[in-house]
Amino acid sequence: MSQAGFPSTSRARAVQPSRSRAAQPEDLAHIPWLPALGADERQRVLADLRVVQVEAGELVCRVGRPVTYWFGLVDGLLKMSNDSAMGIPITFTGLSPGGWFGEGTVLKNEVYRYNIQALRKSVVAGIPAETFHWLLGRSIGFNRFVMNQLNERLGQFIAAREIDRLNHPDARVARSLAALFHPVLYPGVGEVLRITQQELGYLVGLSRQRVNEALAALQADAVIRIEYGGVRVLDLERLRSYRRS
DNA sequence: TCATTAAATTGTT
DNA sequence: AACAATTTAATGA
Repeated sequence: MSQAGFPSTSRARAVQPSRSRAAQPEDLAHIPWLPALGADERQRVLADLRVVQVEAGELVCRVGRPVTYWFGLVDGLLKMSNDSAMGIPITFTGLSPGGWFGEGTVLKNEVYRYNIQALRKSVVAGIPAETFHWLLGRSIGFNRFVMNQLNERLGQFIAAREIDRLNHPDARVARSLAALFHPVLYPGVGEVLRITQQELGYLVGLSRQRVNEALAALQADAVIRIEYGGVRVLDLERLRSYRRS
């Protein structure tokens, strides 16, 4: 199964530079650790905070770049992957609004080991590594958030192992889709998850053909609807608990 | 705005 | 893996 490098995932076309804008009040409302800070701490954060609009397909941070920011997703959907140049081991994780990432690498002051790519048009915020460290040594509430974040990540990791153990391909595709949806806390069904079958194949570790087949089965069960460049979730509950029919 | 062309994605074998 | 069919995005009149 030669994976012939990593197929430039979805539409990684060169997009014009992201529009950086000042942080809006509604952005701040989506930063979960902000309320945990004291007034003076918050003041510094607001001064250092940067907010960026990224288009679908844009890379937020690239493997190997030195760490400068601790990032958080304000709105949209991001995909985290470790497709290096060799690109055999591939792990994917969906990132939800309110989720912050990169603390591991920021803590150790290493280079990024992951690519973060926007699956949809998204709003990403970030604070400089120095500010991150400053908060870490100062605010208990902030530490609590980071700890919670790490714990959550561990939970996702374990869930991923569990999905790995599922032998039925259809079920694996279904559960992985549900896992991508979960963090997003969708208000209702009928949402389109913009991800290609090729990407899904890498996500679950199956061939594109098999994914296509699995999706067809899921569609036949009226759990999802296949659309060009994505799938529409019709029944999230059944998707979560899908097993072979 | 519409038609044409290129590229991306899907459906099948 | 290869191929055809379909959909979308880009381009220029």
